[in-house]
Amino acid sequence: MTSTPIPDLSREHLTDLLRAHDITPTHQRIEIAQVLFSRREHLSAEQIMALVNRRHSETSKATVYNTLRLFLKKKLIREVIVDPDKVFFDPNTTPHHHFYDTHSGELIDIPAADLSIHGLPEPPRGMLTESVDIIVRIRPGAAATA
Amino acid sequence: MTSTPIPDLSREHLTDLLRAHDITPTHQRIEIAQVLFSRREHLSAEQIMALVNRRHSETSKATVYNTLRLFLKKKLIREVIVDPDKVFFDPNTTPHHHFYDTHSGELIDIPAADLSIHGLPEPPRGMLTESVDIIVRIRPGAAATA
DNA sequence: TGTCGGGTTAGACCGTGTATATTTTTGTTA
DNA sequence: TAACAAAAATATACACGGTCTAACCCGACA
Repeated sequence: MTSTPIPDLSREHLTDLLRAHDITPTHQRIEIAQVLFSRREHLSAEQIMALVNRRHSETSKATVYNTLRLFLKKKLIREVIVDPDKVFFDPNTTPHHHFYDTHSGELIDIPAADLSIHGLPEPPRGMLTESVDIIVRIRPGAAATA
Repeated sequence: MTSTPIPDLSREHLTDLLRAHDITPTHQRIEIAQVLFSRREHLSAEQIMALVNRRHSETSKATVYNTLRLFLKKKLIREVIVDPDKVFFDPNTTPHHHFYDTHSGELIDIPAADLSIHGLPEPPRGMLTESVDIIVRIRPGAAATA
């Protein structure tokens, strides 16, 4: 279970984490991993870039994108596509879904544990299911709470 | 022309359809509606533009985008966001979900009729649910059972 | 020390979509 | 039918997220 608010974010731990996923742990990759796993939020690439560069090193746009795609491929993070204008990256790889506030752009996790879908058809012949994502779009609206 | 069974795609019918949705039926809008509702597929904006201009009139990019957003606002069509690089427009506004073939980019409808979700939490206080979308990402893979 | 190769980099580039200012069409009134 | 105002369509320039390329850096290792 990795549900503790702040797991071990030491460089050693992150290095091990990257190695465990077959990722050569370079300085920049560790920085990016630190940003992703310390704030356990849904961050866009531009936010990640800003946070990484706020620290000390200068990390280029290309490296941020390369690294994020590498992390994706190695299943260290997930991609959440809810807005055509930007992709969110999600350090939570446990099965879950999302509320998406279309007004503020905020994403909120919905754990998949207590959730079930009935009647979903099989994928067409010869196809494998990669993922099942539920996106509940919400917006501020009439409700009793002020 | 397609030989598939087509609903009434006469200009008069489309004109009525637009009027019924409070949309002033201009020439370009009718052209775009015709493209959307004759091919009952999921089309991207660029595909729609190409198909509209293949006919006879020259319709600008801006008009295509304006019209699609107008149709969206008037609930004549739906938007399907599965790929950050392009948005698909779906002339099917009945409740349904999608298979998305990440390899070919093809979308396949999943009717919502026989489908149910259990355990979905309520949206946060003060929030209204706009939509609930299920996206099943699939890809060609090891031959399946059935 | 030299070289080899993965990683990083800046900057040019691409494609989807948007803003704006102007022209055209549409509907209305007479 | 003509004139007019309002709505819509247009071309063009622009913005932005993301990608590509070609050079560079730097550690590993002989």
